Amino acid sequence: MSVPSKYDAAIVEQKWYDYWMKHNFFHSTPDERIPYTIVIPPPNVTGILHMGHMLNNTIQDVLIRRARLKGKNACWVPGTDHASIATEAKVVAKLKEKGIDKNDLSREEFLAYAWEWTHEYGGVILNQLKKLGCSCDWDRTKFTLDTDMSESVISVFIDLYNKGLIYRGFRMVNWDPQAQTTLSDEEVIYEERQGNLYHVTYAIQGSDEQLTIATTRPETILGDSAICINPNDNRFKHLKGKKAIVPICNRVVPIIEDEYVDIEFGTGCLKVTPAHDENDKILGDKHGLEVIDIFNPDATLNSYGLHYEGKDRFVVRKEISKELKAKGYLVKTESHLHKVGTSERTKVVIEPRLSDQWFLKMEGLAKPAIEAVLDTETVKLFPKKFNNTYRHWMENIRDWNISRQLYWGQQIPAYYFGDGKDDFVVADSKEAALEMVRIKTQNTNFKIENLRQDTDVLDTWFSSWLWPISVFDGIRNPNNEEINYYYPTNDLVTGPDILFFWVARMIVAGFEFRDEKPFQNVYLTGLVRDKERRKMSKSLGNSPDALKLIEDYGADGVRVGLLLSSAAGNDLLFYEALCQQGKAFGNKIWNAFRLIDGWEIAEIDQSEQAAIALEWYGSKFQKVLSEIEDHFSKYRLSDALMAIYKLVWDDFCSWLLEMIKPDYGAPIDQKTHAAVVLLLEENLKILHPFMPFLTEEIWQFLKTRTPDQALIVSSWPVSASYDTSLLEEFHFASEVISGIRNLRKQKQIPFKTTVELHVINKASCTQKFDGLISKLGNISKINYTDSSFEKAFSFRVKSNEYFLVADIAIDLEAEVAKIKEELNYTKGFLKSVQKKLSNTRFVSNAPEQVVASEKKKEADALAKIQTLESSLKNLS
RNA sequence: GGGCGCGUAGCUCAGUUGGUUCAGAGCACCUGGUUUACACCCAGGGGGUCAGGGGUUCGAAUCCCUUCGCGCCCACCA
Repeated sequence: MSVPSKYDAAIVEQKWYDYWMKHNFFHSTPDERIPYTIVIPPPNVTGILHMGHMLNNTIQDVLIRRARLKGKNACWVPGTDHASIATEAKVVAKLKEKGIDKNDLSREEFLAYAWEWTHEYGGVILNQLKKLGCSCDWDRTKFTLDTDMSESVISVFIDLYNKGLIYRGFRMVNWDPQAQTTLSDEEVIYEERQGNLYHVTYAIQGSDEQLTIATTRPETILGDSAICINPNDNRFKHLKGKKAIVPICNRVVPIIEDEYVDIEFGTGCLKVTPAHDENDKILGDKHGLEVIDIFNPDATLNSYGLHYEGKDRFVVRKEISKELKAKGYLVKTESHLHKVGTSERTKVVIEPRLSDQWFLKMEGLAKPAIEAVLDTETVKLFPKKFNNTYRHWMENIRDWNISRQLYWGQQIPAYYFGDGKDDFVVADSKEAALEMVRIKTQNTNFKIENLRQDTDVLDTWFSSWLWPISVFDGIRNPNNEEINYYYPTNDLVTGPDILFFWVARMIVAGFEFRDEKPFQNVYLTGLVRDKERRKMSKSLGNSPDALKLIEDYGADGVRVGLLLSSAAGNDLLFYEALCQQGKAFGNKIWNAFRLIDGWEIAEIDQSEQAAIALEWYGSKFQKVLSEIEDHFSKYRLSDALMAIYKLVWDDFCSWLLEMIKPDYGAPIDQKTHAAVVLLLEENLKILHPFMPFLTEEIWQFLKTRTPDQALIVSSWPVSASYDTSLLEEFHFASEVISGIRNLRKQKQIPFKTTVELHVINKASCTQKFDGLISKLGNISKINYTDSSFEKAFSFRVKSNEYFLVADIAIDLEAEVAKIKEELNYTKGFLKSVQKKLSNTRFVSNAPEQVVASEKKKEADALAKIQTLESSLKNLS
């Protein structure tokens, strides 16, 4: 097959993905090898690929492909999340378009629509991941609402209930009036909003006196059941024991005293509305106040709202403030900046609401999870700075509200048999519940049709916290081969925004249900932002089309673009030029391959130069390989990629290939060719995790291989020691070559003009690289000499002096000026070094090696000055 | 209000325990170069008071204090 001159990513990528799939290279089953496991953070089943997914999954694919090359049994489990509130909201919206109201549907009817939707859009995102090159074990694809997954969730609920950790409580919870469900504390986002502080006057019963309270929510005065003052506040001493009259509804409420009230804030008087504020609820409980709920579930006012009944809370806020003002109750309105809780999903303002919900006690469960991260480091977070955030949350953890007033999710397995507070049982089926009820009530005739299952479903995170266990069926079947083999998993890659939602809870679940961490390392990616640091969002329209990017730059190009500048935990400022850089890198490698592939091979002897060049690159490769290993061990993927980028581009292409390149039209010797192909293959291996498609394409071109010799399942290069002095010698030689090129440019000596080079070898360098210097500098001859040349351009490397002899007029003055400048600089440098060395405190306090290095600097400078001065003498 | 983190070249960032791989990388920029793998390229180059100030030290981008600016997380001040 001939090698095309242009690399066509679209064709190549499809070809190799199909090939890998066909040969089952992504599939894993337990065997004698060491497992390496990643479970994907399951994207929302109806979601589409965005930049965050691209980054996240590229990182996972890099890790999994590298592990595979390292001989591990690599298993990446993919799947999707049912995302109860998000998906349900989408389905409700879609039904609305069709003119169907969710409230008109039965649970079963609604779920039928939801499943239809899921089947239509579900998994789209997984196919998009394939385009990215993700080497997931697709046979293992899981969905959090799969029967087995749901069974695990239910069994965990029952277990925790039986342990006394799950309870039902009437509490103040976060209510989302749009989705009409409760939310956990973590799902509430506090946003700073400009609001008003309304000063409202209440009359005192049986007197002409008044008092003024300050509130941000005047609409809730209709639910007031007390006024509270601070007992230490002398201004209000006379009000003790009296009663106040709530404006508009004219309710008579007690004036209570509590030190909770901040004397400094507002007017020092607080209205107490136990139904609509968590603190007021606490005050209410303490002082035995009435709870008056004035809202409907959609946050319109109910009959307590009097003439505002049926109107939305924000409409009422405006209208009631007008009415209060008209009637003289509103004495002042001042602007007030405060934090407002909003729903993470629907963005609407959260309403604190009292209702019956299910809670999970977290404090005890959190203990082993705290230890594992902070004490024993059984689980490591990357970057480590997230340990603090984790600690703070875990040590102040609150009970988790796990019930949601939705249909889309696992229905809570609690069955009610009466109207009493405790008239329910928790069981995994209605039949089992019936048995329990009959025993509990000692009524053997209790009828199954009189059992009512709780209508709530569980929080989505209550299923995803089991993900690393349940994908291997480790809850239902705790001793199965797979869970024992793959669990605990190795790395988890996700965003810090779900550190609490998901990561922390998985660690909790791991220890509770497996007595073992769920994963070893957590790589927390940054957020993908645009160049102006704004979050990528649909509404801003700044989020590029992920698939379009892949089309334009190839998956490899996009992967490299994303990874080039995304250190763990750092936000990634994305712009398309990054992908262009990735694509250009691919182009570079492709052409390097074409060069090598295009050489005519002949049975001739290997040149000494080629042998040295190859030897050097062998050492260079090993040096960089060890750096790469180090970067990977610290999850510094960007640094690892950059190291490879420079190795391939600079060292392999710009140096090695130029050094071994035969003259135009001439053939290359077999030995060099074989060696360079081998080196190219080593490059491809370390590059494969980042650019899987391009590397596989070149790999397969290089040799005719059987499928089991595919690059994806080849082996990572073996680390070996390397010759550091050889690398140093090369470095010196490269500076000589740069010196020659620099002079050529400055003096406009065309590269094609051959020149002679004369060297005063004061630094006594080896002449090992002279042949390569000649080749890359187009030097006809290198002469070693003791004396300077007048009719030549010169430059110096360390204390060596080089003269370029060409048939071109020399500007003597310019040469002298250049040397004088260099001399000046070096003398200044020497002075500073000698000053340091003459400081007795430096010499006596600094470590030996530091002093020694300063002395070497001094010697080098002296040698260089000598060189410069003798040149100057010769020229003048 | 509490906690954490950051400020190094035009941009994005490296810089381990203070000292030769300490002022670096990639991109961008400037100059020159195209029959000979690649202009998605080659070669060369300029550019930073390491946010400001003070301190410790023989020596500070690195440690301490302080000012300014930015980001994130948590928290019930109506």
